[in-house]
Amino acid sequence: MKIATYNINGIKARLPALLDWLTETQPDIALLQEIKSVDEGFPREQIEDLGYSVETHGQKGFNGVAILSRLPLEDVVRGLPGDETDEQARWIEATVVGETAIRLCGLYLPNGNPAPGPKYDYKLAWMQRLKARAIELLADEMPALMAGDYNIIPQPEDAARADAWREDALFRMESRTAWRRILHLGFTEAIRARHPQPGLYSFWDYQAGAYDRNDGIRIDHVLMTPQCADLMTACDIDAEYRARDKPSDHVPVWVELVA
DNA sequence: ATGGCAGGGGAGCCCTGA
Repeated sequence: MKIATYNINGIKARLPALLDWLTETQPDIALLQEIKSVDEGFPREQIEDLGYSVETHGQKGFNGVAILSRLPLEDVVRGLPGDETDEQARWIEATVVGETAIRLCGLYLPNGNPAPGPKYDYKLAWMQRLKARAIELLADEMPALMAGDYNIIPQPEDAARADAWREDALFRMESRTAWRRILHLGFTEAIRARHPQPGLYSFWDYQAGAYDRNDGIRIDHVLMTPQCADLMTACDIDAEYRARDKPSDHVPVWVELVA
């Protein structure tokens, strides 16, 4: 089973690129972020025509996440628990039923800039709620993964110019500490585990020729519980999609599981 | 972080993102 995460930066602008990627790489599951659409506005028909069911958790203008699946989904839950007042659409989960049932969590973690400030406080608070949900997933002892745009550069080797990001919300020490507190509960980060070399990126800014200069950062991650990590046979980053026509500023990251 | 950005909303330009 191939499971991918992809921040598409707007479904309306990205539909042709998304359809090309689905057709060419054939993921069984795609966890999408930044759909920037309400549920009713999501162009589900053309995606369904490729054999996917579509579950969205959208909002107007910004944010929004979705799950595309070629296998049956059950128990879809929208929204990260822990704050009834949080109206931002950044979390969706479901169980995919193949040979093995796997709990899938798609997330769009807040950017947090400028830091410090209220947006940064929201990011750190959101990560606290993510940690609470992560503890539950581990306790359930069923294979589970949390994949998406974490807006976290875990280590200096995950940025072409780490020094330039030192005070940024994506790389500040408090952000990385919060990341490690989740990771070290017992998760395996797929790319780090299998491709530990520096210089692998999942995002390049649209500005200043960042992609041409390979001035990237790695901020899209797949975290797996032990029961899920045991199923992984491969993972990679579809970096070449950043060079396509009208690309997202992110590229897909995927894992292959025996499931 | 920037060399010259992109998307959405909505109708002139501001907000947001990374």
